[in-house]
Amino acid sequence: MDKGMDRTPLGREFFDRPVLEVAPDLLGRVLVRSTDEGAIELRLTEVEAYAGEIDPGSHAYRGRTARNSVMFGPPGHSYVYFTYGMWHCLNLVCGPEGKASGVLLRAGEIRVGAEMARKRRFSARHDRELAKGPARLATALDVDRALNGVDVVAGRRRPLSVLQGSPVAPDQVRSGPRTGVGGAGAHQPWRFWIDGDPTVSPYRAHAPRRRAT
DNA sequence: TTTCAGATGCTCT
DNA sequence: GAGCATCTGAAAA
Repeated sequence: MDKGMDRTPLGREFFDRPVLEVAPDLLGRVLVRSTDEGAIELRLTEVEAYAGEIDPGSHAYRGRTARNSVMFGPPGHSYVYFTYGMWHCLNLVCGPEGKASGVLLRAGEIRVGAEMARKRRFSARHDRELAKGPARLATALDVDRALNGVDVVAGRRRPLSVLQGSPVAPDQVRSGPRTGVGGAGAHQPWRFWIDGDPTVSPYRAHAPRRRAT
């Protein structure tokens, strides 16, 4: 355990800021997932910002739908969606209400509850692979759409919350653009990660997939 | 070690 | 009906 770790939960005001301020600030914070079996704590090492209005890669870019309606709501809530027919991804809604922006939690380091995470991620060979990638992170933390729209900053016994954690020095934070995004904001660095951290998911250039014959 | 293609079903056009 | 904010296991080098 980290002796210098601050266990104060983050408040609503933390999330009620522009997404590009919140995203890098989430690095080094500790996400707590509480279940009946116990708690899993995860130090965030990689995140990605999604700004609904100007980001062509965002689910909310084309307006409100049944799926993304949580992103249009107040900050400090979780947004969970199902993708590729198999996986869930966990986001935290931020920015002023109505802005439809959020931060995708891409990777992290399990600090507490690794045994529970290993049960769900039995194929992981090393602990650093337990939450290396957004779908793996959601799997390790037992996150599914039942957690969509959960308030992470208020209420007793909430299943998800975020602690202050241990801050990351600014020179440790790296950022870069997403691939395959054009239009407004194409040069905006949407991804943020902790430099050299072994739990950061590997960069993969976007490659067109060949059709099956 | 890196690269590749298949799996899978929800969501929007 | 096409595309998707991905992962995994197998195979090559």
